[in-house]
Amino acid sequence: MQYHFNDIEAKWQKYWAENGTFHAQFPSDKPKYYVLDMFPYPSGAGLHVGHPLGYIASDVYARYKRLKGFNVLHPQGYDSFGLPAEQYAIQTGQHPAVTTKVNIEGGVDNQGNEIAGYRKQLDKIGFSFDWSREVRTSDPAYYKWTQWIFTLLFDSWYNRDTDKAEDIESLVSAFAKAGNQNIHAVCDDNIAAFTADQWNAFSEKEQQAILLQYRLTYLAETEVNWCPALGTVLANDEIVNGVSERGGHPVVRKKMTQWSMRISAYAERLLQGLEKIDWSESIKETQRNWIGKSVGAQVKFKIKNDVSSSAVENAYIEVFTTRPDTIFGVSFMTLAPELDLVQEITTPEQKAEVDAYIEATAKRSERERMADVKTISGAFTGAYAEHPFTKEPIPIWIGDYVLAGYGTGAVMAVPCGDQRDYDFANHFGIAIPNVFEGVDISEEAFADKDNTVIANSDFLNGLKYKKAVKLAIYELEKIGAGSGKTNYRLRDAVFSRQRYWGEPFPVYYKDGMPQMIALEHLPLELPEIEKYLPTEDGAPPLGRADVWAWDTKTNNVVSNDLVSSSAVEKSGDNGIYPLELNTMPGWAGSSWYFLKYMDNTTADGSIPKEALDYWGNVDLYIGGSEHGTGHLLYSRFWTKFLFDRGFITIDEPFQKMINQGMILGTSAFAYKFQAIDPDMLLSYPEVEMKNFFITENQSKLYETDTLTFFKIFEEKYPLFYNEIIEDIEKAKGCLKTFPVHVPVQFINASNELDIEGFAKWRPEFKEATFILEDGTSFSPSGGDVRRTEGASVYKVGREVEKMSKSKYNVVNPDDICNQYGADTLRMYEMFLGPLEQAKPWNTAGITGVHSFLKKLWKLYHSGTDGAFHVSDDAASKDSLKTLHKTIKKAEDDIENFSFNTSVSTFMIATNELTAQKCTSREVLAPLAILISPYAPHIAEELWSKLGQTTSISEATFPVFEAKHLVESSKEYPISFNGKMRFKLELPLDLSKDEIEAAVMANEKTQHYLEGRTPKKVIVVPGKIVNIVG
RNA sequence: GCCGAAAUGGCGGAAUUGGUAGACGCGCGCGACUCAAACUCGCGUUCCUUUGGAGUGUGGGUUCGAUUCCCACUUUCGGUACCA
Repeated sequence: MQYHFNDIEAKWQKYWAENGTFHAQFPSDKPKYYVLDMFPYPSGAGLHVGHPLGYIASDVYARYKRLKGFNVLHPQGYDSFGLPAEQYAIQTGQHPAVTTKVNIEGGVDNQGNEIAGYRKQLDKIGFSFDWSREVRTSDPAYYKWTQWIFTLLFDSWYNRDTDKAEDIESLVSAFAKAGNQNIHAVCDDNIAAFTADQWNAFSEKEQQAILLQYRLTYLAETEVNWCPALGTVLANDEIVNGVSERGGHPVVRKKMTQWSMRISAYAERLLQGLEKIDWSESIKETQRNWIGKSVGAQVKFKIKNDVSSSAVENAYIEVFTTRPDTIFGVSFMTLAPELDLVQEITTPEQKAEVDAYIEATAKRSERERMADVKTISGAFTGAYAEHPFTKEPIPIWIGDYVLAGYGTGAVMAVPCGDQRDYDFANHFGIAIPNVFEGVDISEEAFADKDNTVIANSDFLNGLKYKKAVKLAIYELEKIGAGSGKTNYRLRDAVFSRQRYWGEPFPVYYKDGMPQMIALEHLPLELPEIEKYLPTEDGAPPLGRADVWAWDTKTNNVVSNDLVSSSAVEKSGDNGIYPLELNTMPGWAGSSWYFLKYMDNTTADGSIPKEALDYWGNVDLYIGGSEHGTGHLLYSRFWTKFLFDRGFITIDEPFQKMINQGMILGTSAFAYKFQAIDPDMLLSYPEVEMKNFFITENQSKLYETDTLTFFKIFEEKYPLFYNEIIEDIEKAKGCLKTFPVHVPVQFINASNELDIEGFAKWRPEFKEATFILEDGTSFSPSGGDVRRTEGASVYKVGREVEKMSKSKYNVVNPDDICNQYGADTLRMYEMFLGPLEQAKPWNTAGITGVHSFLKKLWKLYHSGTDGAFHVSDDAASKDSLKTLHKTIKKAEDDIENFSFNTSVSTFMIATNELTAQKCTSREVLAPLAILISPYAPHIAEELWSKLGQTTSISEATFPVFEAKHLVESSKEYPISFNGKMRFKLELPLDLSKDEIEAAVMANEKTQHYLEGRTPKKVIVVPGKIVNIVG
């Protein structure tokens, strides 16, 4: 009987779906295990073979855990809001909800493109997902709760005293009782002090304005990339070389009022939490750097009125520094050009220069400013600050290497101790005072803290780094010019997007102040609009909605016309207010989705506490490391917040995480040989030179040995050859090879091109001439010599690139499933290489895994005419050894997520058992279980043929027994000076001395020693013998 | 620029704690089966100037012994705060 994988796979996929085989149980007596994949974004391009890599890995692990007796939750869903759907909507005029649905469920879009749909594609691969718990972020029933979490954040503040988020009501009552002076909150800087009496006397609007400075989500002015021509804000990766990717319009930095999340409140806990989760050290390090804790001092520098002519009085510049020990080395200050303070302090004489510089800076992206260390630029404001100790004037500059969003947006420049300050000072001719003892700073700054001894610094002289820092802070505090401070690089997260396809904010504006819509009136659904673009006056797309106002009396969305023009005044207030026009960012819905999977049984979509408590957090999370500082940080933030507010009992969402590497495409190239400029060929009047394809080798030959290359043309194209050969250099100047991407479907396992197929795909190459490997030529139009049997071939060149449509290297998993089966696809993806590494896909290699599955099938079908045959006879010693060796290795590998090596192990086991002619049930039944997480369909089929009536997923993972692997002797490698020369079989129970004696007595040892006496013999029993000398 | 990761035959990769470099698979070569092809099976396959020598991105170091540990560098990939 043949291995009919298509039938087998369809049969079992149907069985699993119909029987709910993989539905997680609740309640359950079993221990739980929660395996989750990072949320897929359902793009219109569909799945390529790179996408399922992580899903297969997590599926293998989930199935393994089931065999190990766990109640496994392994859900899947879609992060279905996002920019690509919106851009597709803008391009094609379709509602993103429609295209998103098609992308998930399949269908035909209005361009006539047939879309298979994510779900069908995933189903074909045979995942053990519990689809009954599917989640879509763009589903109002889901985003209702995203909106609710937002309102909860709005109604919360962070109390430093209890070190957690609390209900805003506790803050309000504290204010009413005692004002804000004894409140230790994470809040905006520079909040004015007020007493209880003052608070109680404030108007509601004033109170709301103050509370907004404490809330965990708040409105603030933030810098964005504004593209005036497109009337919208752009993401950094929508900007290429300072202009918009679409249309190439200029982009400037602009301030906008945006919703922000006070994630900075959680900086320390996000940092500490890393210690108790099992993630790769590298991604934890990425988050540590992102949070960027640094300990130092906040220092105030008074701005000198008498020196600058500015009108500012009693103004300070506050800086954060990690090196207060070098405070006597300050020779200038640098401010971020976009700070408001710059305008205030700049002297009239410097105004023109400063304004010009600010304008130039607005055109540069933040990333550009950080990355570019070569160009040094800045401008002098004309103003001076006063050194807190020496009272000397310090010139105040602006420079784009200082970013407004980091720290206070100002630095005290110590050129002798910081290279960027040093370069800046050098460039503008500013003094570089040396405050280090015995250090030469004539060439570069000295940043080594460990070897610092301070000099020229008054009371700090002679002190080392640590002591000097301590003393400097002490002295600063004494004169009221600063204090010790811990700073975090982590900035509050901007939460507004000027887009359509995202969650609407449950927010309306009364009297200009934001108000939340209560949970019972949610979800606030996205309004219909006719175009998904910003409005003409630059408002976000929701500004196009006519029905987008909130009636607080009926709690409904109503027409904008009803908003009273005098709504700001109490007298004309009809209770109808405008709604927020921004939407939430992509990370909103994905910051809590792992909780929603825990239950889908309630009518209102809430999650019962029992389910939250039972499932706890995700035990294993698999996804890409590119989410390191986005999704993975924001989810941790929301989890800690929901923990603080008592909704969940875990404060880390993902206990263990594995980051799978990207699967790259192997692009194929044909080399078009043609004139750089067709006109140049006129110098060869009798030659028509078009559409020649040469091979990769010939292309190389052309570069290195042009003469030999042209010999190819000598016989067949004498005219051309004669023309060319007259002046090789001239020919070389006008003829060149151009690599052309060839779709990988036209390439076989030996890199040979299906020329006819290629010419059919690109008809303009029908008449082209392909010079083959042996120099003969072929044209697909048939005008030339047909390729006959034994004729040469055209081999493409190959290069590894990102898998993408435009590179024609995309491989669709559906095609692989049809041709080889899902089990082969699953195994091959695992076999490719270590899960965590990036690796190229090459369909050619898949035959190895496929024939392994055929061999496995045969192992169970050794009867006449390939009939299923398994005996109840006792297994041979060898077969038991093979089995138990495989159990051990398979289990170790799976626990270490080393899936590629376990596939090899199965191959070795199958080869060995085939050679042993093993037919014993005792061996073949456990073997099927071992393989079932990887190749579940074939395993189920074999399992049922073995007479089982339940799914193999209900079986128990075989138990390893060491007794089958006991060895009595070892083939020792005998090395001389570390080089292995020969092997010697010796009993394992020999002592060190006995081994040495046996080795030295061996005649081969004497041969390799060539008469020398060994200086030393290293014997490691059970491992190796090394003879030195 | 900064942060993180990777580099081993023609290719994907293996070597779990410093102990036989190249498991397993692809490709390639030879052979069997076949009228023939495909499939399948068997054998071989790191390189070289082959009684031997070299070899895990480059250059150094530690060690009896280094793909593995240390130092310096090169290249490629990911992230860099509005792609997801």
